[in-house]
Amino acid sequence: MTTRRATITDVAALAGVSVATASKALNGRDDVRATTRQLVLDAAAQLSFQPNLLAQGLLSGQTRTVGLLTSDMVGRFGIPVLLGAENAFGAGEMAVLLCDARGDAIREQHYIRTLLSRRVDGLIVVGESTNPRPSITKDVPVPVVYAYAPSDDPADVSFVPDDEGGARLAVRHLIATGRTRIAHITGPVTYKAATDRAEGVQETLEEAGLAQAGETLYGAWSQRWGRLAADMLLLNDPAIDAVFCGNDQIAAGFIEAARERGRRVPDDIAVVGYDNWEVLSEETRPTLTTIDPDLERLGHTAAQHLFAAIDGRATPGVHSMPTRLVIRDSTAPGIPDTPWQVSRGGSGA
Amino acid sequence: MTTRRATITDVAALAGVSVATASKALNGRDDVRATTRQLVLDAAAQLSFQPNLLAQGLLSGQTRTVGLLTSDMVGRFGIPVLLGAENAFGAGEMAVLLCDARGDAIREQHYIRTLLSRRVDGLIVVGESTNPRPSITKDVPVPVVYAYAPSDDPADVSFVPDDEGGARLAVRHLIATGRTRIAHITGPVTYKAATDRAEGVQETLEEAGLAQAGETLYGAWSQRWGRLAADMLLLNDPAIDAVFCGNDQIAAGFIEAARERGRRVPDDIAVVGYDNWEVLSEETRPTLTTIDPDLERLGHTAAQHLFAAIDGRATPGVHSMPTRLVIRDSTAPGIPDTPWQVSRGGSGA
DNA sequence: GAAATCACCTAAAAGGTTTTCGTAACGTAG
DNA sequence: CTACGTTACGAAAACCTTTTAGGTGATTTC
Repeated sequence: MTTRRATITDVAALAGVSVATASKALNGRDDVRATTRQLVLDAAAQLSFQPNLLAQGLLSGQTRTVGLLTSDMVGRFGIPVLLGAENAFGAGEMAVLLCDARGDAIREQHYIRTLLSRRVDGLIVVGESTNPRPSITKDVPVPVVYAYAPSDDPADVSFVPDDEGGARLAVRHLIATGRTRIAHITGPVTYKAATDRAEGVQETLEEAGLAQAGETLYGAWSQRWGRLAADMLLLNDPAIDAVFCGNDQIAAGFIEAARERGRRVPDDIAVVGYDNWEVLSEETRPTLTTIDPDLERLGHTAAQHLFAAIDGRATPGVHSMPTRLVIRDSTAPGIPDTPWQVSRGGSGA
Repeated sequence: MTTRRATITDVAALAGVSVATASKALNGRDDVRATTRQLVLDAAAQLSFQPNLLAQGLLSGQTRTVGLLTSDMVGRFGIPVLLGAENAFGAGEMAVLLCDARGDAIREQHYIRTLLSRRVDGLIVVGESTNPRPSITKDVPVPVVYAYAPSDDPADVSFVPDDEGGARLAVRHLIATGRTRIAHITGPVTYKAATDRAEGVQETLEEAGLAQAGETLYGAWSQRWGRLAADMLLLNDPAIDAVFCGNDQIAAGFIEAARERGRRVPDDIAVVGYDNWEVLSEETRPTLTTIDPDLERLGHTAAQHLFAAIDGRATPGVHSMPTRLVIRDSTAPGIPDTPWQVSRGGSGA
C-alpha cells in the first residue's frame, strides 16, 4: 500500500530518455519524436505515473485550487450554493478546499490564513443570509467572490438571489390567477431577504393598482409562525383570497391552519411559498406553488466568475440572480399532477 | 492586491541571517540564539510571511490535506457526516478537499486520480445509503476510511450507524411505555437500513415475548407512503397501539393520516420516527419521538480514525456507531414542552 | 567541402522550504 | 600552545516538475 510513488525521473529512466524529454512527451509539446513519445507514455502507464501537482504548483505559482469559505454549513442555503460551486469547479481541473467557519470571525481569519498558506488561486465566500457581510478582499492577495451574502464593499464581486424579483414573480402570478386581496407573511424584519421581498410585494401590488391586504406580518421562518399568522389573518380579514409567504415553512403552517379553519386551498385562498424546499413544497396538501431561488445556479455562476477573476477578468458589483416560479396545486386548481415550471430570464448578470 | 508574497529568503535577508537560520528560528528549533530568533520573527511579522505549504509538502511528503469523496451530496445524510468530518479536520491543521462524485463511478475514478495527484494524506469516502459500496482501498496508496456506507471489504475501515440498535432503542421505548401491539412501516426493502431496522424490531419484540403487529410494511421513504400505510394498517388491524416508522417522513405522514381517521397520538397510538430530521420531527403535531443516528459524530469519529490510520494506527473493521433516542410528544403524553434526550453508550467502537 | 538548417534530445535552473553537514569562534582541559 | 567540545550559524542538497538554453548528429545548401 505504501509503495513509493513513481516520479517523472522513474518514467524517464524506464523509457531511456532524459527527464526533460519525458516531461515534453507527457505534456504534448511538439519537439519530440512520435516514437519517443510513445515510449514515454508507455513507461508512464506502466508505472501508473501521476505528476505531482505540488511540484507543478510550486513552479507555476498556480495551484488550481480555490478555497470555499462558508460561514455556516449547517444551514439550508449554504449547501446548494456550495454544490453548484463544486459542480463548476469539478468541470474544470480545479479542486476546492472546504472550510466551515461556523459563523465565527476568529475561525474565519484562521481559515483564511491557512488557505493562503496553501496558495489557493482564489476564494469564494458563501454566507448564510442575504445580509451583507464584511469584505475580506483587501486582506487577501487573490481574487474573492461572495455568494448568497454580498460583501459590504460594492466594489467587490458578489452574487445574491433577486429576492425582490422573486416576490414580484409570486405576486404577479397571484394577480394573474385572479386574486385581488393578497397578504404577505414573512420572517424576521432583521433579514434583508424578508424586507426585500416585502418591498417587491408592495411595488408589484401598487403597479397593479391593488392595495396589500393588511400590513406585512414579520415573524419567524417557522411553520409555527405560519399557523399563528394564519389564525390572526383569517380572523381579522376574512376576505383575503391569497397569501404570499416568506418561505415554504411559513406556507406549510399557513396551509395547515387554513384547512383547520375550513378554508379550502387554493379555492378560497391561494398560497405561494418561497425557497422551493422540496421536502416541504412537494409534501404539503395541496402541493405548494413557490419561488425557487435557484441557489445551485447561483453557486455555479459565482464559481465561474471566480475563474474569470483569476484570469484577470473580474466583474465587480453585486449581481442579483434570477429566481424561478414553480407552480403547483396551491395556486392552480385542477392542473394535472405533474408540476409545470416557469423560468424567467433577465434581471441579473 | 497582487504583490509578490514574501518568502523565507526575504525574511532571512531582512533579518540579516541565512535562509537556514531563518527556517530554524521560525520552526522553534533550538540551535539558534534567542536574540537572533527574535530578529527573524520580527522580520517575518513585518513581511507578514506565510510559509508556502506546497514547498513544505513537496519536501516532507505530507500535505496535511485529506480528500473527502462523497457520492451524493444532495442527499440528506452525506451532509451531517461531512460536517462532522470537516469539524474534526479543522481542529487539527488538516484541510479537506471536497469532491462530489454524484453517484457516478467514472467521476469517482477521476476524482480519486486528481486527489492522488495532489498528494492527499488520506481519503474519507462518504456514501449515501448504508448499503456496502465497492472498496477503493487497494487502488490507492494512502489510508481510506468509509463513512455511512461501509466498504464491501471487511478488512477496510468503515463507520456505519447502528440501525439495528436504533430499532431496538425505539421498540424498547415503546414497550416501556406500555405498548404491546407494535407495527413497523419502513422504506424500500432494497435498503440495508430498512432491513437492519426491521430485524432489530423483530428481535427486540421476540425478546420481550411479543409478536409484531402484522408484517413489516416496506414502501418508500416518503410522507405519502406513511399516509398510505397508515390507512392500510388502521383498517386491517384496529387494535394497534404503536408504530415504529423507518424515517421521520413516513412518521409525519402516519401521524397526519391517523389524526384524519380520528386516532389520537399518542393516546391511541404512539409513533416513533427515525433520523431526527428536526425540520420534520419538531414540526409534527404532536412533536415526534425519533431515533437520532448522530451522523455528525459518525463523521467526526471517521475523521479521527483517518488521522490514526495516517499515523499508521489503522483500526480495520466495520464499526457501528451508537444512536440516540430523542423522546418527544408522540410517545410520551403530558411531558413538559422541552424534549429530554436519552443517550446510549456501547455497541460500537 | 564547408556552412547552414533541422530534428531531437539533454543539462541545468527555477520555485520555497527543511535538513544535514560543515565551519567558524570561543572556551576549557591538558 | 595544542586538542577538543560547544555553540551558532551558513552552504548545499533534497523534494519534483517545467522551461530555457544549448548541444549533437544528420541532412541540406551553396
